[in-house]
Amino acid sequence: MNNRRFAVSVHILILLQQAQGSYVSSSYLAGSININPVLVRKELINLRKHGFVQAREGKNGGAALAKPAADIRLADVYHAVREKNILGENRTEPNPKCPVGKQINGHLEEVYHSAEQALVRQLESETLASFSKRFT
Amino acid sequence: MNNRRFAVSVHILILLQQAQGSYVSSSYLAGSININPVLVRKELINLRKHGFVQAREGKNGGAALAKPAADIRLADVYHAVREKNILGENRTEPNPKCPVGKQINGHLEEVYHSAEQALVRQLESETLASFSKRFT
DNA sequence: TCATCTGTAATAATTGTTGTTACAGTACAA
DNA sequence: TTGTACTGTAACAACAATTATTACAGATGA
Repeated sequence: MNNRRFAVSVHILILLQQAQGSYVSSSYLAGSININPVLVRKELINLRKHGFVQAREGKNGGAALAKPAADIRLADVYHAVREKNILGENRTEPNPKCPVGKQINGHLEEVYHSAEQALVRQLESETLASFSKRFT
Repeated sequence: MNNRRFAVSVHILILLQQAQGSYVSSSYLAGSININPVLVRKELINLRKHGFVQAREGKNGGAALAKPAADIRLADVYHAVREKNILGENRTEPNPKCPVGKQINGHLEEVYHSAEQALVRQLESETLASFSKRFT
């Protein structure tokens, strides 16, 4: 990720879902999340790129959901903010002269992949609609 | 985590497993992993705390596995390096005056928990022994 | 008693993340 | 047609987290 982005994105989407189609400004969103509006706008651009939200510029502009909350799974949001495997990209180059070092990243990658798959499958079970029902 | 620690710990354990009980120095381990020996020693201290390895000080000292590789699951290693939920600790305080902000961390935590559970269950299926079979 | 190792602290360097400022461009509304 | 309230975006500053480095006391074996 970075992981924070997942929380921010979900937070944004929940707020938009509650706005029921009316356009919400990045400052308002930022106020609820308690982060900088520019970060929100960046996140919105990403969410838009993935088809979750639409934006309107200019006065009374803002963002709104682009599709029904029932059609947005938390797993989809996860994919939208995912940058690398959650268990960690292998940033270092282990020693290629060592038989273990030479192979380990490849083997770890397989483990990482299946572990992340399991996590994603779990996130597939919850949609923005079902998740937002928790908010009373 | 931080995620890197998981890879480092697994790497260490694989090397120790291959050493078949003989003691391996932190410099040697660091050389294969290609990181600083002090980091390795810190990681070894953690692995020891969790009962995976034993250490011997002084000349010809080093580390060795403290239990059979078959009794160490990757999930156990994960727990040993885990610091917070992998999907992210909610570092920021959302606006408590916002009905969504006030509740979201609690609700996210539940989602995070079940997602991580799924990931861990997957890691339970692989032991250090089975994983090390991949190395030829 | 020397050499080699761990354990540990303190601190520096590096990288990653988040916040801030600034401003061009869009759209509405008076 | 001009002011106001927004987005989109870049550039950069501040801060946090991670990793590396240096240093050294203490253990152990030869």
